[in-house]
Amino acid sequence: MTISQAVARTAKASAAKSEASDQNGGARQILNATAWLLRHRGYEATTTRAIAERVGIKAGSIYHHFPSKDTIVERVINEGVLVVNKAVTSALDALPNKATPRDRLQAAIKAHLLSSLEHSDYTSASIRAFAFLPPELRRTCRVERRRYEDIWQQLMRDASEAGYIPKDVSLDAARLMLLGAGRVPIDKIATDFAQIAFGARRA
Amino acid sequence: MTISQAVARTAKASAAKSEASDQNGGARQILNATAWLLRHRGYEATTTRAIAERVGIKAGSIYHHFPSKDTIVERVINEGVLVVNKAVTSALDALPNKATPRDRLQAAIKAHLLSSLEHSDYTSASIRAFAFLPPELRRTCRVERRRYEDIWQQLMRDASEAGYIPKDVSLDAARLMLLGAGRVPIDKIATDFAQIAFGARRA
DNA sequence: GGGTATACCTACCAATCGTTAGGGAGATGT
DNA sequence: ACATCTCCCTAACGATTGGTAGGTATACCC
Repeated sequence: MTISQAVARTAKASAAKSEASDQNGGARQILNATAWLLRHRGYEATTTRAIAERVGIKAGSIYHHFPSKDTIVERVINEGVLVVNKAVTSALDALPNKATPRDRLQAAIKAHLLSSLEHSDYTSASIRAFAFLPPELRRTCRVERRRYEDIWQQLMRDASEAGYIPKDVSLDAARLMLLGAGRVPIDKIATDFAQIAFGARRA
Repeated sequence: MTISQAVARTAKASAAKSEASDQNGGARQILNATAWLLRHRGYEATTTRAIAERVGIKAGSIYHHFPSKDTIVERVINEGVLVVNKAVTSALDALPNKATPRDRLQAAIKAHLLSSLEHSDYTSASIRAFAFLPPELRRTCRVERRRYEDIWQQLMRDASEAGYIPKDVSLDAARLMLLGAGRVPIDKIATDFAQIAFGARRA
């Protein structure tokens, strides 16, 4: 070990002890670096060596904290939707009982976007990189994702039944607007999109 | 050369001669395969060998048609926005002179989405894969992209000045809603988003 | 101070990446 | 018939990928 490495290590160790001890573990730094790379460079460009460089270690050292690259990616993606999920559900829970479906939808939108911005690397990673994950990894990540999407589906359905969204507009179009991605079903979605953004609306 | 390869080649040659001769050249097949891969698997997963396999040739043969992988990717991405650009501008040109900014915006939305669906591989590629392109390639592709984004900026500005969009809503938020991606500026965008989708609106 | 973990290192592995060199087979023009 | 052009092939190259093996230095417990 070189002298500079030793200095860096002891400095980091003492810093970790003096301040928040739960937040800056070696594993967390790796997750942060991976989240940033997934967001800005994509899955395949998120190499173990690129992760290591951002953390300030060597690639091989990653495997002391995680068994594989995909394990790290999976945790980042899932944390991304999990944190937004929590933000939205707790925002909805904080609403008074007499809140209308529209109030709930608006609160959910706000919570979703604010949380997305706060934990932007993790959340952006789960939105932007998800579509390009290797099929197997995408399947495992889809579980947590579905759990979140279901919240919106229910929200949209309530708003639709209350008359806030035109009956003939597919709810998928509206959901797509916010969450992005997803498979494209029909070209009906085009007119739906226009109607949601600028079309007639009652109440 | 094996017998089956020879058969396939002569069959393809005669087919190309009998039907449309300009559409199914070897180069076009490579572009199609690249577009599909960029859309569904992302940039890094779009390997020369994967492209070749979809076309039915070997990786090395690609270099008879294109000088490099990035040349192919660039053409696909640029064709993706070019085709939508044309669709939107011609839809706008077809509008009567007395069309309101709102009419124009709605027509543009429709043209954008319909065209996106028709040439979905190329367009989706340019939207979904763009963010993860290598920095240098992204720079060259940004030119054509900007040209298209400017159309929307003007469209939005006209609609805003005519009062269709609340004054205090950033136009970037609205544009993001349709075109996706882009860097995230402030958290004001969150409330803007909510307001666009469900907020007050006049006219 | 000895022993056990922890956290990192170097050095390598097989696989895969984009790309190139050189050759073979069919079509075309003369 | 011969040369030429087009299109594709095989075989390899250097670089880079995810991952492994084995060693080293620090920190903490007894």
